Amino acid sequence: MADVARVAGVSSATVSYVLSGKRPVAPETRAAVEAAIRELDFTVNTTARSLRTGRSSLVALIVPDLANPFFAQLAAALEEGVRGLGLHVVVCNTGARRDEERALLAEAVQQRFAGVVITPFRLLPRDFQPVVDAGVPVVVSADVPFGPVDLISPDARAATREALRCVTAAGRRRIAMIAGPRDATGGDPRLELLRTLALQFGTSVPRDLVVRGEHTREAGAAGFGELMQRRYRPDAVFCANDAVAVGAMDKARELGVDIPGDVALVGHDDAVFASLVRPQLSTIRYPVGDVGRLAAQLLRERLDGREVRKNVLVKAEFVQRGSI
Amino acid sequence: MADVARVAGVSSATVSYVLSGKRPVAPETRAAVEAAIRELDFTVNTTARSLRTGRSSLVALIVPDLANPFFAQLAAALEEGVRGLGLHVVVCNTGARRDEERALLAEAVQQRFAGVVITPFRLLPRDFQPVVDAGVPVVVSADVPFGPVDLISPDARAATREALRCVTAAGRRRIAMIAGPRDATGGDPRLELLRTLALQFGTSVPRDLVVRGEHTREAGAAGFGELMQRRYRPDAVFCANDAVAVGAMDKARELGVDIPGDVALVGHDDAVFASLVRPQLSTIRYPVGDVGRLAAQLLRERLDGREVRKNVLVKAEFVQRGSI
DNA sequence: GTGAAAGCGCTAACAG
DNA sequence: CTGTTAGCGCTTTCAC
Repeated sequence: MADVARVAGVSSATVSYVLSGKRPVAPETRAAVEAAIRELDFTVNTTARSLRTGRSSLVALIVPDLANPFFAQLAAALEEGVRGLGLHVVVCNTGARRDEERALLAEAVQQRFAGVVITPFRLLPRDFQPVVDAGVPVVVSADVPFGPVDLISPDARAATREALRCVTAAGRRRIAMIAGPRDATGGDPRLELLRTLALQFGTSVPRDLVVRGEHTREAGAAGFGELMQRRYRPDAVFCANDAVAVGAMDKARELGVDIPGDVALVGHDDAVFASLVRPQLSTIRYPVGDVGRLAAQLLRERLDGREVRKNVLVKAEFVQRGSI
Repeated sequence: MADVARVAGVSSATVSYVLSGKRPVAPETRAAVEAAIRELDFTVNTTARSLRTGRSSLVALIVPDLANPFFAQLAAALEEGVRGLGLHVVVCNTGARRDEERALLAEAVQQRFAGVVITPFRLLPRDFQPVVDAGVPVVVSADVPFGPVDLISPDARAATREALRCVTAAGRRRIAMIAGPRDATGGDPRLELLRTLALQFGTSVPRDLVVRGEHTREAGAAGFGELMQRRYRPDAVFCANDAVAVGAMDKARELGVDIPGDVALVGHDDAVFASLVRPQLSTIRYPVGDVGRLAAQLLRERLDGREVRKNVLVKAEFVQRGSI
């Protein structure tokens, strides 16, 4: 920047102001600076900028499992969304462990990240307080309102209702769910929503048809196995996410349970593989591309100083395929 | 750090040396500093460190398509591998475009990244020279040696041979390949290898049974469609990667071509979905977890100043499933 | 409309 | 074995 200033015959302060636009610069001065910048192929040193401003140009994406295609898509969308803002996405895997989640959040504060986008899995609302107090913008992608942060959550009511309509229209009444762990962040809104809506269709999700596990394929297989040992087997199984549903399919095949003949299966998310398995997986799609873009936008608003806290709903959609 | 120094009753230089271990510190001094660090809950400001040392703590992961589960797994493995080194992974998507690849590489230099891990798609060897000259360690994950950088590549010879053995043992002789684009980095070693080995099995991959496209599901579908219009249809199709193979399956189903009855299908990579599709996809597995870990290790060696350039081979493995 | 200069927090000479 | 200090490249007051 000093070099640019010299070539342009101005002070480095002026170069800085040309770059930031934070105070008016005479047209000819600006032109000279821009020419010098091009001539020297100059780019600002973001490290120095960060040190000076106390704000890095990094956005942390904190997720339970980056290898899950759903989160991979989120990462891709977020990266695309923040690229134009001169920010970079740092990926952080928590393995769904609260201590990791907390450690990563703390690090985001210590390193003065420009923002955090997180899908919490075992965090408690109070874990966010330090981050918010430190002035680091946080966007949470989760099912339910959650601490003093911007939130992006799915409006899955209509989609879940539609799923139930299809399931019950086929005469199924014994609705089960392979839900997330009991200590997951925000309880289990997907289960609660399902239960609430089931009543509207004259059925229910009885306690002994709810099994729990991590959001993984293995846990899905285990959960499905459990359900098949129930005295009265379910004829429809909703799953916490698509990875779980795929695990359930694995187990169904192993046990000789026909899907959808014996049991209808519904996932959540619409991860890429939902349309690849056979039968194809019916699922409640959470438009992850939109989430990534929205997160980038919310971050930008915060960084621009607009402090309005937002809860943004994105419409989930029931995608009916062969598993139902 | 000044605070820590004050509490510990030493200079900030000493605190720095305790942290870095770059010069001996008396045990009692060290103890005092460590106590002060704990008391104040101090962590170093990596931004300041980076500015001073001229090296950021960021590793860029540059890939064609982060939403591809294969690269997502790579990201997860790399992140895990570098976390212990105090580094962060910044993900960068190129969309397989050379200009993006070059821009991202240039940025890694300008921002003085600690390292770059890249799967080039359309880069030329000379594109790396500036990065190497700038002293930024580069690890390339690709099929063939490639410029003055550390390389991790699959040894796919045995696996490909085994795949061909299975295919030809079933009496198939009309071998086709849906390959990558002609202008892809490094040509098309997977195709070349297949051709070479095919001769050993008394067959070949004739020119008119090679079609080309991007490494995407859509391109796979298009490629398979093309092949099915050939005067003499292939009875076995190798694909540049698993996404392409899945696209081929899509098209096969659409056209009523039975897999593996009419056509055997073999992918590359063993991305998560290979075992999900039906029939399951036979594929030449490239152990991506190992690649991520190895990349982290090579980076560490470079950062420790060990300058030996390395070409590391990781063994690919033929995974036989239902598509063959 | 522009410039001079302080200082962000750290590391690494250099000096003792 | 430890301390003093310059300075990394930038932003931003303060002064003109």
